[in-house]
Amino acid sequence: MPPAGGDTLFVGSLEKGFRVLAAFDDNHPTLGVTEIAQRTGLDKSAAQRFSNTLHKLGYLEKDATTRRYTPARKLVGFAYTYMRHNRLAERAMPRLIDAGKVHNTTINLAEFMDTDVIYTIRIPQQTTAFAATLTGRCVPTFCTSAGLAILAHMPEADVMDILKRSDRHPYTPRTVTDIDQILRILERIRRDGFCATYGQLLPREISVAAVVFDSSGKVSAAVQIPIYRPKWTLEDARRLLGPLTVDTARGISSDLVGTPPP
Amino acid sequence: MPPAGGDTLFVGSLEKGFRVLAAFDDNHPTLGVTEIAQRTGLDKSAAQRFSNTLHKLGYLEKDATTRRYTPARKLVGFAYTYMRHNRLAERAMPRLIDAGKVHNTTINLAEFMDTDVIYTIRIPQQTTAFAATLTGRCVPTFCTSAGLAILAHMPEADVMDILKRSDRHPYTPRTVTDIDQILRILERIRRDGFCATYGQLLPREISVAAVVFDSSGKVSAAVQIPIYRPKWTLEDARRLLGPLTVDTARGISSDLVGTPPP
DNA sequence: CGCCTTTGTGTTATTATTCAATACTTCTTA
DNA sequence: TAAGAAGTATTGAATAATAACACAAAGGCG
Repeated sequence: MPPAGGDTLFVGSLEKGFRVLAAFDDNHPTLGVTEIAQRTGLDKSAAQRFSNTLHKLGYLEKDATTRRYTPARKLVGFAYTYMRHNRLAERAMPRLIDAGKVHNTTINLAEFMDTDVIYTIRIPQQTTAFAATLTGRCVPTFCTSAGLAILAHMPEADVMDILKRSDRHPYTPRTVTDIDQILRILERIRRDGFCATYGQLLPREISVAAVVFDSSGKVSAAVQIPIYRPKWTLEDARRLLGPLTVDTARGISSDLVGTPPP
Repeated sequence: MPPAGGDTLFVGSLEKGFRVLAAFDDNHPTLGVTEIAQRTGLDKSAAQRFSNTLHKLGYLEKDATTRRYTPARKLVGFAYTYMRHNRLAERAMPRLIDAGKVHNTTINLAEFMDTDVIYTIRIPQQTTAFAATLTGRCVPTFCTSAGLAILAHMPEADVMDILKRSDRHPYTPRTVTDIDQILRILERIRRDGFCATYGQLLPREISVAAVVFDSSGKVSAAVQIPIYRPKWTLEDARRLLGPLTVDTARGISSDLVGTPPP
């Protein structure tokens, strides 16, 4: 009998394995088999088999005494698997390094991933929140400057689709969750050429972003700079960092022209 | 009937899925199902099912016209899964940022992973080889300064075991592959307190590294700085960067004391 | 331009592999 | 120290993965 899902080419075991990895999130650094079972919806046996397998493969550490599992170093290798042949990132890297030095600010490359945006390059210049210096972090598209900047350059139908599928809950008291209000923000981004937000995801965080166009003229990434009040004001950010992100993003875009996929 | 391998708790399908991801390496940015089958040792059907599954899960892109697969952005997220609760990296980050500015050099954190060492933090200061700016890159322990520095602080039996299991082939004409010669290098590292190599993995690359001790006094990581001839000489590197890596690493180590795992 | 090779897709019966139930062991804590 | 919870190990049953095959589509070559 074929699998229930209808797709005979879908290997369910593989999905379950990834579900186990996904069980380790910001609030769950380590898990025992019972917790893994709870969090993944697998039964205890399955949780046992999959965590054991991931351990043998080197993707989960296992504490010999507590018998609890933790994500392992080897997972970082997957980032390299993707980034190694990422032409966008390759062109962006030197320009980001230079741009970060202009005002001694952290600068990031964020790539579009549907309702989320994922940071693929981060060049930290000063200590902020540790998580904010890490590659691979996903943030919601609807309330981050990188995400909004990208939305502002996408077809309206796609934008509505993404906004509707987003879990638009307020991360701070200032988070804009209303679709009409978001659409108005997108208009302003198109006028300004960049996006500047304040306190959308984190209190006191100002975030400025401008989009990168790939060789086919499509938008799928943004250059983003985070800074913080009271050290910076929104006005200074718009005046100094807006043009900086725009120039950097434009430079990357022009580097990408005429380098079509192989 | 139980699986052949002897381990009834090992899910083979999961391993096969990861084998498919591993098929994408430095020399294989995109693969078709036939190539995947060849490179993984799976038959064509299996290659088809696993690549399809990975595609549905969002870990492989599929080009609509060529039907070839490519690693997807979502893979970068696994790096975050590991790094998020990496206390070592958390303490290292601010110190690395500061240390990189001293001589305006790229600076990295490399973590031990048996015969390889994996870069988990990279703070680039100038454009060099793109791959050398990427998190998740693995390099051989036996011929890199970070790896050698770590070996120099491990029990001799472990060292021999690792060296013997390493594929010690010469990456450059200068690569030291002879075990006795490597052991002599390790002695010098213990005397100096840091490791400085020239042209071991890449021609013209000078690499300086010093080890970090975790809260239990064990060694599992190194602070590493790469620079290049002719801009730098090995003597300058030893004189200026040796102490810098040592101080940085020592600072991180002391930050880790008294912060045992939760 | 049409033939031939190569590569990707879809379907099937077969059975090996995963599964879930259960018993056992170890650790925690009251 | 006993009770309970969490992790481990075993096993028969059957599901879900398999491998072989047939089909379709693309690419190369004369």
